[in-house]
Amino acid sequence: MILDNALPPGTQRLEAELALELGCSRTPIREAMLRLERDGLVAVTPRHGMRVLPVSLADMRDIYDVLESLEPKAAELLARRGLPADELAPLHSACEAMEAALANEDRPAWAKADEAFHSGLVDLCGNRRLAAMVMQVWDQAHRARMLTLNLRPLPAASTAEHRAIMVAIAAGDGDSARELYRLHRRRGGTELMSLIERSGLAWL
Amino acid sequence: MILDNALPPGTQRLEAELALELGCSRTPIREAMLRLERDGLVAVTPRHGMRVLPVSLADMRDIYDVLESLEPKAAELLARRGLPADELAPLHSACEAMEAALANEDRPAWAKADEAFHSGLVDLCGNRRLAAMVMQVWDQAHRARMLTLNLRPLPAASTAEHRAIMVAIAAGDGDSARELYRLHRRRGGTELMSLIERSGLAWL
DNA sequence: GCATACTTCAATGCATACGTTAACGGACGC
DNA sequence: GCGTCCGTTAACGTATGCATTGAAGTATGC
Repeated sequence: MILDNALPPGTQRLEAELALELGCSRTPIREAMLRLERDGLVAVTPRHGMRVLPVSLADMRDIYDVLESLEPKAAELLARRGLPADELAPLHSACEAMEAALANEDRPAWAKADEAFHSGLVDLCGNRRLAAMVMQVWDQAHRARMLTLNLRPLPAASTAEHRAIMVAIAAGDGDSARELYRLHRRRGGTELMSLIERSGLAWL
Repeated sequence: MILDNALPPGTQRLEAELALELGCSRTPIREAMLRLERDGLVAVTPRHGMRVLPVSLADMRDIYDVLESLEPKAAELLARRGLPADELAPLHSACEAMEAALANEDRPAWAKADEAFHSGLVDLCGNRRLAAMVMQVWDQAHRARMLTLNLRPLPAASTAEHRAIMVAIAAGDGDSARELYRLHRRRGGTELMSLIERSGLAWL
């Protein structure tokens, strides 16, 4: 519900309210709230329930700093694993889906393929902790990506960068994969950041 | 209890057992178990309770890959913040405590100061998410550090490296801080790894 | 009129209760 | 004797109950 913006940032909900809304008791609601708090999506303040956290521009900067640190490492690790081609199939198909979506100017499909590429990459890198951490901050930035999806120019550069990273990984070239990914992430980050600034969306 | 090895790796405990042991009901135990599971310290398997996860050599490699990605970034961010000297006091005193402990050959005190330095650094870097992630994997490696503390030579090199990082941060030199930290982390990681291998401690 | 102390009450954190489910042991068939 | 099916039971997931706590509103004194 939070990722789909059914509970927009700033929303406050008490345990009992959500229990009633979702037709269960307070116990599972409570467990979910504690988990969402640890995942950084909500703040739980006793007596006031949980509040869906807005994501500020500063938060986005923090998130992108984490992604810029972790994801290139994941690309490097994956390249060095030297997996057979068939195990890289998820990345291949994500690349192709991205290129098809770009040709059709279908932004939602592009975003979905982008997500598949990134989650596929960290899933395959062999480091579960790293993968979980990337997915955690990735989810936190989900709303921002969705909001800016239609504001940005068609992601032609980004699509090509994914393909280049894919090639480096398939070739087992860890250094290239890492550096290409770092550049990709940095360009995407600054682009998103300036887009947010220009559009006056200080809070997402 | 897990960090202090009061519940050694491999230990299995049911919710009800721990509730009895700790003198409370299942509810808070359950909440703690779910949190520890998310933190990667235990595995919860229905009908078998939680199991304290051992940390394998491969896990240590994963952990150090994460640390090597995140901590240098934290050092860079902190250096670029250009904090006044008094706000860097925790790092200064950690450095001094480390040097004193080294002179006294007091390994436990050294480990404590080392921990203070690293947690102080990520705390001050200004990126809460990054800090939380570092502390999470840091805790996972806690047992391994404690077990190897007395097996390694006196950490003279490490102590000097901390001081150098400290100087770079105080000077506001982000690039140096990042690279010095990366080298520090990499050297420490390979040292720990080979120590574990040599000592035959495949599981910690 | 404003600040302070008190009262009230709602939300929480934990304890307990209950129905469901799957793991273990025994019985039965082969 | 071995494999399979079934019953028992213990552990869990969720529901509910209860005491505690702190926030909001009210009354009182200055």
